[in-house]
Amino acid sequence: MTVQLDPTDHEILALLRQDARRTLSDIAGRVSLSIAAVKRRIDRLQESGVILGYTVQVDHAKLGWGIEAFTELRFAGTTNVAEIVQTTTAMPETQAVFTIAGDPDALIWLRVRDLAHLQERIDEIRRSHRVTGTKTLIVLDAWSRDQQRWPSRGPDDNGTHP
Amino acid sequence: MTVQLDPTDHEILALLRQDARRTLSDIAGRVSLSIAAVKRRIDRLQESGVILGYTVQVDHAKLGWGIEAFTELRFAGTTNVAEIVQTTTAMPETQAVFTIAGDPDALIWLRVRDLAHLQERIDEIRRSHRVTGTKTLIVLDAWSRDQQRWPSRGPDDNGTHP
DNA sequence: TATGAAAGACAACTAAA
DNA sequence: TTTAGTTGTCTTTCATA
Repeated sequence: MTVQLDPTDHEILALLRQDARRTLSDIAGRVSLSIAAVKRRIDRLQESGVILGYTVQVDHAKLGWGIEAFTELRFAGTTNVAEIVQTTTAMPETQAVFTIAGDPDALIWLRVRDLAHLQERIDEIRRSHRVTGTKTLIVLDAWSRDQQRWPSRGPDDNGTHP
Repeated sequence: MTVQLDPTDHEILALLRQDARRTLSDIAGRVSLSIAAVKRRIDRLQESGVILGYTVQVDHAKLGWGIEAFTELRFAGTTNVAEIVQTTTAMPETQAVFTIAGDPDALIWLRVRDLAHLQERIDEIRRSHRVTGTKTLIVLDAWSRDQQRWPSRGPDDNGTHP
């Protein structure tokens, strides 16, 4: 079930995390292997499921979605959790949904244009399900370890990302 | 400061989110534009900072880091928040750090091998800073809207992901 | 099983019209 | 925007340790 990687595999993964569009020859040079060897390792990482895919990192603030928030949800005992997950993941404002052991029952990571927009979405979640309570955490700023390319905070940048 | 995109730009972004390694000709075919036009749009998205970079999606559970958690931090008023951000983002277990308006003061998204590992990290955070309280939410399962390639929950997969 | 080298296929880039 | 030519990358095959 878990996959064992050697240090070179980890090195390749780290390079791809920095920039998934590196060429094989670039990677090969950095890890001191041939292009063919690097390709085989990456293919193996994909086949074994360690690499799930490649994606683009978007600065949502630049698109006008400048507010990030986490909403904790508490449910009634009879709540259909799968249904809440389904409706919330379907919202374009939802970054991710986490079900939680204990209290709260779930955590929803939202990204919205403004606070009015945030309130709309929270109201919608509260109305459409057996939610007994919510608590929303509004993000002031965010940092990530892997994805170092998040925008540096310039004077005209409010710095709210993923 | 914010960038205006037309529907085609959004379409291209959505395609790159699904798979950042699509070729220009693949994208061009799907959005009914020439390769050159697609390249120009992507170049513009990069120059304008909408596209921050490209990264690989890794199934950390497959590497033995099967537990995800969120730890809420509360600080003393005199706390140096920048310092906490710095030390926590430096930990390999940290996925992301969010500073929060209100209570709690910060939210740390962690990924660890097991519960003992989680406790170690939380203890370390508590010890090394002016943290007045923590509350940790352990993730049972996670879903994401954008990154549809997270592992489907097979019989030998505990389904806990990024 | 993992590697390196090399040939052919493919995509990206450039420079025209 | 399209075309064509060039460059670079990817992919496959083969031989090796």
